[in-house]
Amino acid sequence: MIIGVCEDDPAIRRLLAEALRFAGHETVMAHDGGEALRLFGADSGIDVMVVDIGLPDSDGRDVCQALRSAGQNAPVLFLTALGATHDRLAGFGAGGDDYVAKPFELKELIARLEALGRRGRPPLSTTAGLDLDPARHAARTPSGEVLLTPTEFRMLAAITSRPDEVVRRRTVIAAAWPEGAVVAENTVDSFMRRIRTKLESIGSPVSIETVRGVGFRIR
Amino acid sequence: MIIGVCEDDPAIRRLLAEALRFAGHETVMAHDGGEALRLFGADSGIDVMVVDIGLPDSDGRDVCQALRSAGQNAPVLFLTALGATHDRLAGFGAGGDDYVAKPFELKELIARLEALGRRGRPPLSTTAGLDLDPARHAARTPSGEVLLTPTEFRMLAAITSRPDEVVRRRTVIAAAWPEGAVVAENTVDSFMRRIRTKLESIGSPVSIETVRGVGFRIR
DNA sequence: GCCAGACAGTCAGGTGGCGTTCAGGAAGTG
DNA sequence: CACTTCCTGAACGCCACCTGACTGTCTGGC
Repeated sequence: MIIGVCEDDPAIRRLLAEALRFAGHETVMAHDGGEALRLFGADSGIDVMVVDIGLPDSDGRDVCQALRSAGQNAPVLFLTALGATHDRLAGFGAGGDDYVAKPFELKELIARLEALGRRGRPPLSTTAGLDLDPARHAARTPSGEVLLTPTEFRMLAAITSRPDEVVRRRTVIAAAWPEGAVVAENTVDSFMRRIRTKLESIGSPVSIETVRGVGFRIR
Repeated sequence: MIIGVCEDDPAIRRLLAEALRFAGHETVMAHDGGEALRLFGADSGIDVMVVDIGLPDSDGRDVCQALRSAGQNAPVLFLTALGATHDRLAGFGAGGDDYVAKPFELKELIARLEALGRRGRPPLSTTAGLDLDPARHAARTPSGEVLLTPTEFRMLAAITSRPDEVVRRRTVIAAAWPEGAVVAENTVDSFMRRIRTKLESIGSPVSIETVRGVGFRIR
């Protein structure tokens, strides 16, 4: 299992790295929210994430939401020093799947992570008859399957994560490119065309609709 | 099941020998690290190993790593007088699979050993028409057989363990090199080429596909 | 001690895939 | 009709990867 850990405290980071490796898992480490967004993308292959709520550059719950809108929907376990109920609930509200307070029992944390991971890697979106398979970098429909390049995959993931909703160009760019990247407006169109072509090539029943002046929507 | 035991204390050695034989297993005994290296090699047929961390001539964790790099990848259970968490973790980091503190409950130890043995090492798959033979470090297909070096074998095993899935470069590195090893990015490519060449040389029907920017996939 | 062979790892050069851009046309909007 | 936005096809260039050869280390045999 590949586990993404976002935690600023070096001691805890190292502890988790060793313990998880020991338990037979691979880890990807991030020490702040920005790095997490870069490393934990939809095509990162990550099965479960551990995110500290109190990060130096942002709130872990915001990080989680940003990842969600980038199409990443692996389960998230929040780490926090706070034990109050409303904080716990806020964590769940932000798309979290579990919650552990610091200081935590290592064994318990790992057990919970494995439980979350065992639920299986959810196909990113079976919505609208379109499956995204991060393990294979592929998009699948009842009628066939195509392989996508990393960027294509991230873009498509960002759109399919919100079926029937209009996803703004800006959002697509934020999901598919690292923060601060400068891309010509047109680049999105080019990729969109390639994705559409690939989907057509397998006779996909779903298509990407463009909402002029706003963005795109899956249908 | 054949169980290798490396332990300097004669009393514990005798205790384990009797108990394991009683439980229906065969044992191979070593008094120190040097002997363990000679007796527990990759071709020793040993299924599981019990290694004391506090050996007269060396640290059990070093012994374990030495055995690993000699191609021995049977599961290891560490025995130690230390109970502190960081020692436990260090044992895991050295390639251990389980850990029992002395004095131990005989029943529990045997149960854990049997669990390790049963789990086996990743049942190196017959997937996709490609057989991996850990004992001989060989890859076999309907059309022939080639011998692989230890590193080649570990890499190929990492890829074949997930047929049709993209295995990331860093996953391959994690599988083929000890933790913290620094290898040039290029090294993976070199080995990959050697593996592909060997597979071709026997006219293998399966081949390793590369997914640019992500990793490799068996096909 | 010396040599031969096997294996791990590195380096430099070439290639192609993928990300990116551009220009021209089509479609939507006022 | 003027203007904007998006589609379409083609082309470019970088970088990840491939490829072949080389170096260094270790082991076993004479």
